[in-house]
Amino acid sequence: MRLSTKGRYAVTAMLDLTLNGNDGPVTLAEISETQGISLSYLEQLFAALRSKQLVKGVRGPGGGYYLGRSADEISIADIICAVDEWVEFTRCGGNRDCHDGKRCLTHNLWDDLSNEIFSFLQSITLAELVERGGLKEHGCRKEQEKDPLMPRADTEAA
Amino acid sequence: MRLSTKGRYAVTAMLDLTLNGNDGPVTLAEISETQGISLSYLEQLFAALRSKQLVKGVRGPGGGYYLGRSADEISIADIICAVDEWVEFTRCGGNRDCHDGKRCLTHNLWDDLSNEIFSFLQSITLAELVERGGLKEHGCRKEQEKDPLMPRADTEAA
DNA sequence: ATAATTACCTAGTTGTTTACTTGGTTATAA
DNA sequence: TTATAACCAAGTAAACAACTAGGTAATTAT
Repeated sequence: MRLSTKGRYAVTAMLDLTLNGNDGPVTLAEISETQGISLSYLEQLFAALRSKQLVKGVRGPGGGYYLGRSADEISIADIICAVDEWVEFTRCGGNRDCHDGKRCLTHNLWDDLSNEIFSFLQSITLAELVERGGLKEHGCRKEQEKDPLMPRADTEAA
Repeated sequence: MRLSTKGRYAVTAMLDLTLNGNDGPVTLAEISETQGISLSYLEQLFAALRSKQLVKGVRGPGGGYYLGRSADEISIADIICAVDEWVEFTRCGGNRDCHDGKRCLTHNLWDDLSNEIFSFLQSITLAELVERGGLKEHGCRKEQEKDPLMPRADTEAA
C-alpha cells in the first residue's frame, strides 16, 4: 500500500465528485477551482481513474465527469490503487532461500500488516464517508473518546 | 499520514530488531545484510528513529541497537511518523473562507479519513505483529474469509 | 456549417524525495 | 592501542510530484 499526496488529491477529487455529481457531470475546471489542484494534474489523475472505470467522462459543452459506479461501490483503496502505482516491496518472490528464512519472516509480517491496511481502506466507501459526514462511527473503533488527532507539525527530525 | 517505501524500510528494520533483539543489541550491518537495505540508508533511518526514542544505540564492539521501549509500546504509526515527515495536506488553516465552505467540507472528510487511518496504524504494535505471526485476528476484521490479498502487479496504467 | 466547450493526449520541466556512496569522527570493548 | 561499532555530513543518480504548454477529438449551442 502506498499513501502519498497524489493519492490524497485523487481521494479529494473523488469526494468532490461524489458531493457535486448529483446535478449533472462535474468539470475538471470546477474541481480545479474548488480544490486548488492544477487542471492538467487533475487530467492525469483522471486518466488513471478512468482506466480503472472509477469515473466516466462526458465530452463537449455541459460535459464533465461522473462516478463510474455507485458511490457505495467505490472504496478508498480503489482510488489510491488507481493513481499510486503498486510497488512490490519484498523482492524475494514467494518462498526463495532468502537468508535462511529469517528475512522472509520479517517480510511475511510486513505483508500481513500491508494486507491489513489495504483491506481497511477497502472497507471504506465514498458513500460512507459522505453519508456520515466523517468516520466517527466507522468500524470497531467507536468507543475511542481520546480522539487522537493528527500529530502537530512539531516533528522536526533533527 | 504518509506511507512510502521509506516507512516500509523502517518498519521492516524495527521488526527485525524486535525479532532479534533478545540476545544483545543488533548491529545495523546485520540488519543491512538480512533485510537487504544499504548500511548508510539504515543509519539515516535510525537517526530519525533515535531522535524519537524508538531505538537506543550502543557504541563500540558488541554494540548495536535495541528498542527504545517495550515492543508493545511502539506502534506502526510511531515508526512511520518518525521517518516520514508529516505533511499537512489541507492548506486552509482551520476555518478560513475557503470557497464558501465547499472546499473545506471535502477537506474535513479527508481529515476524518486520515485520522482514522492514523489511529488504525497507531493501534497496531510491534509486539502484536510478532506475537501473532501476523494480524489475522486483528481488530474487528476476523470474520473475513474472502482474504483479499494484495492486488497483483497487473495494474498497468494505460 | 461553425464556434465554443469540454474531455483527452503527449511532452516537457522544476523541485523534492529515494536510496545510496564516500569519507569521515567519536565512543567503547578486547 | 586497535578493531568495532555508532554517529555525522555531503554529495548523487534515479524516480516521483506537481505543474505548464500545446495540442486533438467529440459534442453542444448558435
